[in-house]
Amino acid sequence: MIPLHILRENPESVVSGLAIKNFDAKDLIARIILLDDKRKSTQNQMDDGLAEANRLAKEIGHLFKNGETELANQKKERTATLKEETNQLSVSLQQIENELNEAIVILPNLPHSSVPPGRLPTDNEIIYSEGELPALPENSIPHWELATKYNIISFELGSKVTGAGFPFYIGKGAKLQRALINFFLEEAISAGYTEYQPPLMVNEASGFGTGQLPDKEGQMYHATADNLYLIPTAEVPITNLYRNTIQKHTDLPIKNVAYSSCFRREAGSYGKDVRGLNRLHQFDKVEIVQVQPPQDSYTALEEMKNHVAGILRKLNLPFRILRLCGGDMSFASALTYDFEVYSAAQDKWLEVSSVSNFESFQANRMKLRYKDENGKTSLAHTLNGSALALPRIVAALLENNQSPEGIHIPAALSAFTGFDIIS
RNA sequence: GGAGAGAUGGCAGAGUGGUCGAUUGCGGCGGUCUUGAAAACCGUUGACCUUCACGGGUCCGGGGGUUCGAAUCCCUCUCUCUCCGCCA
Repeated sequence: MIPLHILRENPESVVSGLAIKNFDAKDLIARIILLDDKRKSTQNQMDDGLAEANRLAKEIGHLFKNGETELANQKKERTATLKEETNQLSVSLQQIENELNEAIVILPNLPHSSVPPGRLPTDNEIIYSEGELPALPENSIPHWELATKYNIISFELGSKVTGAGFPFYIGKGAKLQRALINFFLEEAISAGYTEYQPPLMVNEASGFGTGQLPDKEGQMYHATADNLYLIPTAEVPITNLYRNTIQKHTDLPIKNVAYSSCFRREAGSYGKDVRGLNRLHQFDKVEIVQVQPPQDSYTALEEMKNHVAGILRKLNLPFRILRLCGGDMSFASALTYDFEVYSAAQDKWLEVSSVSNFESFQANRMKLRYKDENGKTSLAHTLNGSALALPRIVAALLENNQSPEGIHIPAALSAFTGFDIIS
């Protein structure tokens, strides 16, 4: 949610900012300002009425106490009409506020000044790349075939028991999952993050707080009997920990890490993008989340970017970092870096991490504030990033490290798996 | 799932229809005293909307109702605790 005062003070720059995200905000902002004017004048009227009613109620109390019943009853008549008026005003105020809120909530976040314009993934800016693209042996195969060959992942059994996109991991495949989770968690913990193990379901208010609702309603699994949503990422519970709070400046920065399963309906996905581990309905991810005072949030974003790069380096995976263009960024983000690793057998780059600064967008939705050194209360900034999502890392590890003897496990991981080859 | 009790400011905890946004204690902040600190004493200390300001309004778990007037009475939802049942 973009703070209202920004829309009021500088509507033109909001319009041009959102144009970078290919969002035409002109009419909507005009409407929001109009509604806000209406809100103010209605509230002023109502407040005047309430002020008079409060005064009268006190007077009536005194009159009754002094036995001046007749005069008191006279005054009561006035309160009746006042009540009628203020009730009506409060109903229309409620309506106006709802309309205003519905309008303001559909505005995406403003992009950072460094965000390039564009609509397509090809408009993203490659800002860094590292590592040699592996030269694979002649008869190398994609990960979904390796999975069957070594019996470490079964997509068929997953389809049978649940449905497409819910694989089983078996034997060394399962252990590889556990090892990656532990490796990622330990990396984050030694970088100063506190580990949380979150609930896998959240309520509606939490879905709204991080921006999944109402924007991505159809992308989450919804347990309707209890009105709970399966989390699409640990970002949702971990950021909502701070919904409706005022942090002391001495409590910032907050740096949390959480492992969780993630659930995504992925409605509308199809074709070879969903082959094997490329796109799943349930997958595992280690997520890092930070809450920062505004002046430090971009330094924190760089730090998170370096953290993710460090992990990929230890896994020996060739990767590149993209600065997402306006059209490819998420609704809530101000600046997003995507990490892609090279999958040799598929000959393509796979997105394995997305690191974003949301500035005050999520904080404003969930009323996450902090008190600075001078006691002034203002919105904090929130950030998060995957560090990392497992499936495509597994895909790249399997494909890039295949050999006639089997699949070699990078040294940094074999400490966690207890084996260094899958054969 | 059944029965009962409860939810008040950062925390603890008063307040059961009328100057209550709320007594008090702790904590926080500022000051006096001190070389400094502690103690003691004095002062100060919630959020939100609105206003240039003075001021006005809203908030005692959420929502609704009764009343001229609600933290206080009624309904409802959520959550917490105790007991019973079931259970990893």
